[in-house]
Amino acid sequence: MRPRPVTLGDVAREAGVSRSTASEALSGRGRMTESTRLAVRDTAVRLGYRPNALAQSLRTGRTGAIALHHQHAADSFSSQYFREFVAGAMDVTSARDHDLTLLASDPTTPRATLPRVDGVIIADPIADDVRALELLTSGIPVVAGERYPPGMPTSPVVGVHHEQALRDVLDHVHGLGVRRPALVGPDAHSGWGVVLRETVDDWSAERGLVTAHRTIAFASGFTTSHEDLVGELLDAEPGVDLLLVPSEAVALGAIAALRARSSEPGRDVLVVSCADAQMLGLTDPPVTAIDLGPRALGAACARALLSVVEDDAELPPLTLIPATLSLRASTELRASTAGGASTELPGSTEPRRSADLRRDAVRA
Amino acid sequence: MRPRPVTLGDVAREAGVSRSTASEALSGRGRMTESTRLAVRDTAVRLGYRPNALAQSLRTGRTGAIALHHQHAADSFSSQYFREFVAGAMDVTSARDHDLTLLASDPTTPRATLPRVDGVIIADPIADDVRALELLTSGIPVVAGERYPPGMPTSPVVGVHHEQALRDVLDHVHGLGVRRPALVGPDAHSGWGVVLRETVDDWSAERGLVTAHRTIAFASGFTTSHEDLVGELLDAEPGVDLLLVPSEAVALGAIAALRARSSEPGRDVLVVSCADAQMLGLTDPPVTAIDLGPRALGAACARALLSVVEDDAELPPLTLIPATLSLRASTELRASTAGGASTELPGSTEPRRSADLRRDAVRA
DNA sequence: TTGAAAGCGCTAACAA
DNA sequence: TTGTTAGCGCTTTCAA
Repeated sequence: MRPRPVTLGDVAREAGVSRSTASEALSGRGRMTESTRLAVRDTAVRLGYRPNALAQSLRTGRTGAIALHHQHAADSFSSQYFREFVAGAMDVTSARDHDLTLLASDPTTPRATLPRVDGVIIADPIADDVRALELLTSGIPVVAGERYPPGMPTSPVVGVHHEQALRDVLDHVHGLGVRRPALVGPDAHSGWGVVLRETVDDWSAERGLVTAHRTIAFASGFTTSHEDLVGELLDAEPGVDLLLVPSEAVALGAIAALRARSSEPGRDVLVVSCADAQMLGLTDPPVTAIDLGPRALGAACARALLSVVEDDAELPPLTLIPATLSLRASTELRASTAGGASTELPGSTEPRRSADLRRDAVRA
Repeated sequence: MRPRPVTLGDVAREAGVSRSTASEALSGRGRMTESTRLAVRDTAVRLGYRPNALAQSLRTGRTGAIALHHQHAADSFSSQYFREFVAGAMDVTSARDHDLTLLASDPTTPRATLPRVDGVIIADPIADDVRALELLTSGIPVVAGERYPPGMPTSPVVGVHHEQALRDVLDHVHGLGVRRPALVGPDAHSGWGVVLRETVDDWSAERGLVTAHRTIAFASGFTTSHEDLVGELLDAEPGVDLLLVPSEAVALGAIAALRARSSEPGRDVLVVSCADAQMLGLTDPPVTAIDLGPRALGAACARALLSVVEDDAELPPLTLIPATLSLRASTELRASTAGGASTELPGSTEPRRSADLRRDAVRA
């Protein structure tokens, strides 16, 4: 049995004023004699009055909180990516004294009620996510972290410039002699998968090359099927000399599949992960990867959303933030054998070399 | 300009019933003809009606959300520990379809208003944290993740069994010949610091040993002052053969300080960190540490809190969950030279050996 | 079976 | 300068 909380009415009665006067006295609005204001403040403190944020929000229409929705939040909060994203969002909400609500996200059950927040970030919108759909049609401001997959209602997007990062790394390995890239990509349920595929195809077409493709369900765990999938690809397309993979799990599968075919990853066939992860610096060989910068992305999303809920800003449909390349041995071993290849990087992303690895680990 | 959201009144009017009937029709309560119920539901869908969770909560007193407060959330969300804690809490809130609100936590500015949630977890309560104090006196249910420092109002606590883990590791290194332990501990602003100190002192007293002490501000970054602090300790207490440190940062300082004195960490002086971190497996030498299991702790806190807000459970003042030991070279190098020492661990914690390191990295 | 009325705690017009 | 009134959107008695 908890005691009934002290309300504004209690304070007003005790101080002998009306509720509106009490409200204004406490909020500092309205002009009134200093004496009444002090008297009200005093009794408020004495009674231990705490404004009910719920009632306040209901009345004012502002909550001082934004929410974060992520389809797989439950299981994939484990993912380094999402945690970093949350950290970035928290960096900016906290600095602007807002709460950040992590929405429960059962992707199958609808939730119907609209959340008690001023706006929502949808991290990594996935097609068929019932709750994301609800949010998008709720009328509250939405910013997406990463682009929408086809066939979904949309909102302003803050995303990573995958095109540029991918082209940078492709140009780099092209210089090392790569002529037959293969993309093991996430499927079209994520906007990321779509961008990856388009970019590789465009890049190949521009050079008269042909890309081999395989699709893999987004966010599967460590299974041998990754090795099998890559293996099947290698057997079907013997000329492949670059494997673009979507995650560390698939990178591991790729390395295993290559070795099983007496092909040395990083020399005979290069391996690049389209998303960096700490462990990619610890594999044998370490795997070159695109660092998506999830923390910066989370921060950018929160900043964008706050600018619309607080300052009524108008957001462009798509804002891109740069990714960075982490060059590692899975593309560098070849540099010595291929001969004549430049290891200078074109483009505007900042490359980081294996020497930075140690620092990576320490920053973790 | 966003369109005015559809309210229950709109639905009622459109369906030609009163608001109360509409409410009951939608919530499934109240007995009424199937036809009116269906009619109301139908118009609700047609108008795109979404219940306002704020109003609902104001009326019912239940929000379906719990909050998480952490003093350093802004900057130290970076800390692996806190992220894991959040992940654990999210695991259980999400499974029980609750939202998890990460509270903005400026430790100096009061916030006054009580948060829009059914209960709050205070992760790692720190003395003098204004907002934590506000929460503790607000009347809403609070569960603390880790014990309170002295002089703070309290609530039920879910914490880690530091005593047991620390005694296990102390017994272990005692078997390796340690006779003069030193604790570089967090100060008494955290309950953790207090427990650590008491446990080491008790353990030493029981064996007629004496512990050297130094205190360090909680959660400082990588600074050379750590090395200086440990160095000063080593110079002042030349017999020390075990350094207990609170974090990876101080562990690094300890290693540097020892080497600067031509003392080999792990052989001449053992090093143990009271909190594990991924990088402790990558240092030279890798450092034995107590894995606090922050994810499990976060989950346990959320479970406890939900049991009180949902089932009105009565919580014991202190619930302890076990920690695990990660034995690494910083205590093992000595095993070969000390002779006769057992590496079997007494006690109930589960030791993990360096062989597990690789897996550690992969799981990250 | 349904409707009318009250009220959760607060803020903001408008009067006095 | 202060009080009265209305109402944010919803749920829940209590009558009809």
